[in-house]
Amino acid sequence: MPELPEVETIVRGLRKTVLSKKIKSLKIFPSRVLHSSPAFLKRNLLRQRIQEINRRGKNIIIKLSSGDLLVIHLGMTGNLFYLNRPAFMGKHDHIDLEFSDRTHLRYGDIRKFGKFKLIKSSQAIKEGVLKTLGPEPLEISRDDFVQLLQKKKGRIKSVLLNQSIIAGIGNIYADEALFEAKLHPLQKVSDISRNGLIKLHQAIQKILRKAIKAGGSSVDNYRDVEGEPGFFQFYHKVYGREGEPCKRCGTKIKRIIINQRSTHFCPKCQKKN
DNA sequence: ACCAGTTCCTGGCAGC
DNA sequence: TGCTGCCAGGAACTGG
Repeated sequence: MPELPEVETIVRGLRKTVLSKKIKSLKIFPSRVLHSSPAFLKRNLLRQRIQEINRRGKNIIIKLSSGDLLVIHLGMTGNLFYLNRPAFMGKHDHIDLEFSDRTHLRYGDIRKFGKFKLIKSSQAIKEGVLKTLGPEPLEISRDDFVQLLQKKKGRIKSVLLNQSIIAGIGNIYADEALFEAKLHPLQKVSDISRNGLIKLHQAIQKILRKAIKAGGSSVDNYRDVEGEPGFFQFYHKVYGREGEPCKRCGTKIKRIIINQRSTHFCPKCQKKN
C-alpha cells in the first residue's frame, strides 16, 4: 500500500523517466478512480509537457506546462508504470499517456481506491484535497510537531493515520514509528509526555527516511515506476509480524484492531502509562 | 464538533 | 477441483 516512502519513490522515478516529455495521445478506460471526465482530460492533457513532479502527503502532483495540475492518489493498489514500448491495456489499467518519444505512463488500480484528477491552475488554490492535508512529517520541526500533537485528542495511532493532522503516514509506518518510539498505539495523545512526542518525531523521520532509501515496502503489490519492488518490508519490526518475537526483547508481537485497521506492537516494549 | 462505524473494491487464501 | 466467505485498508461518508 503506497504511503509516503512509496509515493516519494514513485515521484523520483517519474522525474527520472517522464519529466519534460510531451503528451502525444491518451487512452482512457472510465472507472470510479477517474475524478475528471474523459473529455476534460483529453482537452487539458493533450500536447502538454510534464513540467514538475512533486509529492504532497500520499498524493502525486504533476504540473503541466499549462499550469494545470494532475493529482494522483494511489489508494491501496494504485500503480504508475513507465513503459518504453506500447503494451496492451491490462484488466485494471485506467489511463495510458503516450509521450511524443513513444514512451508511455500507465495508471492502473486493482481495487479502485485511488483517484486521478485534473485541476485547472485557476482552481488549484481553492482545491480542497490538498488544502485539508496536515504538514509533511519530514518537514515539520520538532517543536511544531510537539505543539501540533499536544492540541489533539484521541489515540496516537488514529492521530498518525489522520491525514488532516499529518500527511503521508499510513498503517505500516504508523506501527513502525510507534514501535521505534516505544509508544503504545492505544495511548491517548494527551497522556504522552513532551519527551515522548519528541521521540515520536525522531522515530517518524528516521523510519520514513530509511524506507525512502529502501525504495519503500512491497508487502502487497507495490512496485515503482520501472516495476521494481522496494525492500523496506525486510526491515519491518512489527508490521505483519504477529506472533513473531520482538527484535528488541523477544516478546511475541501482538495484533489488535484500531479504527478497523490491523495494529502491530510489542506488548512489553510499548507500554501505556 | 467529534468520533466510531460503514462502505467501496478485488485478489488471494483458508476451509470444506 | 471448485466453491464460499473472509481479509487486506485509505478516505469519504453516515449516524449518534
